[in-house]
Amino acid sequence: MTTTTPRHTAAPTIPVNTIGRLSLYRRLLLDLAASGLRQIYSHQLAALAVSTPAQVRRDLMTIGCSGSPRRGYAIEELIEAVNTVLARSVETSVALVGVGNLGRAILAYYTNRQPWVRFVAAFDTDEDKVNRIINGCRVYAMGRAEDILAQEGIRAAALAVPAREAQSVADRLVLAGIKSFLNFAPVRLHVPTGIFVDDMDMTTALDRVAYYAHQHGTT
Amino acid sequence: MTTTTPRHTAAPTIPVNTIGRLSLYRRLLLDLAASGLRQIYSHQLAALAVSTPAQVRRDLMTIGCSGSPRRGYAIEELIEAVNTVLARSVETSVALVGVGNLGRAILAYYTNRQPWVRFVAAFDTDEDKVNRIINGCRVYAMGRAEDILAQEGIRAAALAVPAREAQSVADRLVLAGIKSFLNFAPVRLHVPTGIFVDDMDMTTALDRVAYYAHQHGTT
DNA sequence: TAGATTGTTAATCGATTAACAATC
DNA sequence: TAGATTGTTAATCGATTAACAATC
Repeated sequence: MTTTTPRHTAAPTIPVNTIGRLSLYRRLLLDLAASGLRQIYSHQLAALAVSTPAQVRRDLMTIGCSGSPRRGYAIEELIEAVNTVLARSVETSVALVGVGNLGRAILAYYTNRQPWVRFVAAFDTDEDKVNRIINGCRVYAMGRAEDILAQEGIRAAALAVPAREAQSVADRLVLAGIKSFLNFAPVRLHVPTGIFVDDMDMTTALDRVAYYAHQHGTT
Repeated sequence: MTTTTPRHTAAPTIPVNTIGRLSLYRRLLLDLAASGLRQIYSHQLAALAVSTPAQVRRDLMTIGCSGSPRRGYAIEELIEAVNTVLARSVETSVALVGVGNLGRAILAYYTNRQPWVRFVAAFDTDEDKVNRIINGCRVYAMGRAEDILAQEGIRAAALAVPAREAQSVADRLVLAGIKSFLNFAPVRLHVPTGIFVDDMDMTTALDRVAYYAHQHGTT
């Protein structure tokens, strides 16, 4: 019985917000599965994800998952469906550019955290760092970026270079075939249409937090 | 005691997106001022910030800044206005909770970067880390959190603890008077109304980037 | 059946975009 | 004046929220 067999009719691009929520659902579902739970209702998942039941159902419908009115959703089925959509059932190779303090922290953070994503190469202009292996990821000279990216088939990169270098590095990576950036540099990148940039702007984030600390503190 | 009365007519809370853009504008304006520029047009600022001239004008109107049709905006004036709104003309004290790899990277990253925000205390449960000073920030035992936060008047905190501890730590910090969180833990926090949470969810972000790498890579 | 859940549809809200009038 | 910029207003777009009907 079971599987309503997820359609492989590669749906058009899913909105970034939805992708983010699906990532969150997966994390929660993996925990729930590990604790032995087999099924879950949309309102339960919503409570864990700080969302609404309707939102959860809509997201799950987006990836072709339907629940039964009496038993909710089968957790294993959901995990498989999310894996299919998010990771495309393959391990995604990612490059790190910029092996400074932040870059090393990024490598340390992601190691052994999301097995479906792996940092397979790092790049830096500092010759002293070249050929070192940090958290299982080898550091290459920036001059070899094009070669390595093509050789490894890397299409995603995390950018942890100084702000003033970010744009030129991004331009170069786009030419080298990078389609998707995780940008830690505190600047907005100008990229061609079709290239995805996710900003992890820690300086802007801290400013936002500081603002609301004063905003609500003046009661 | 009387709180310092706000200059303008107590502006209501500004949307978080606008605050983020204002933070970006300030960074750009500081650079421009350093290079000797005195005035700027909305379309120039928009080009730097990957925004639209209308958006820039609307944001600047929000903080009470108007330009002249012929000369655009005075840069010094803008910087002062943004400073007034964002930092409230005071240095904001922030606490770090969780001094692991990520926590140390956070301290290193923010040191000497935004002079209007300062990490004045860090907390960890690991006794070996207590009393050490990392990037000028002293590490205290978690048990002293309430005391130190009250003593220093800290209302903002960066959360860099493991996911499973994040909620309980957040609950405790809310009781201790924290109004605003920069949450690096990969979970959504449940907090009372009026408490601000800015998620810097690196795991979700990497999933998003991985998704679009495959999405656009199939062309 | 009763009841809680589900998928579907309409309404609302907010933010962005476009169009227009005012200014130097 | 002419022209580019500004502030203001209306229109559009998207996402979320609410209301409803279908299902087991």
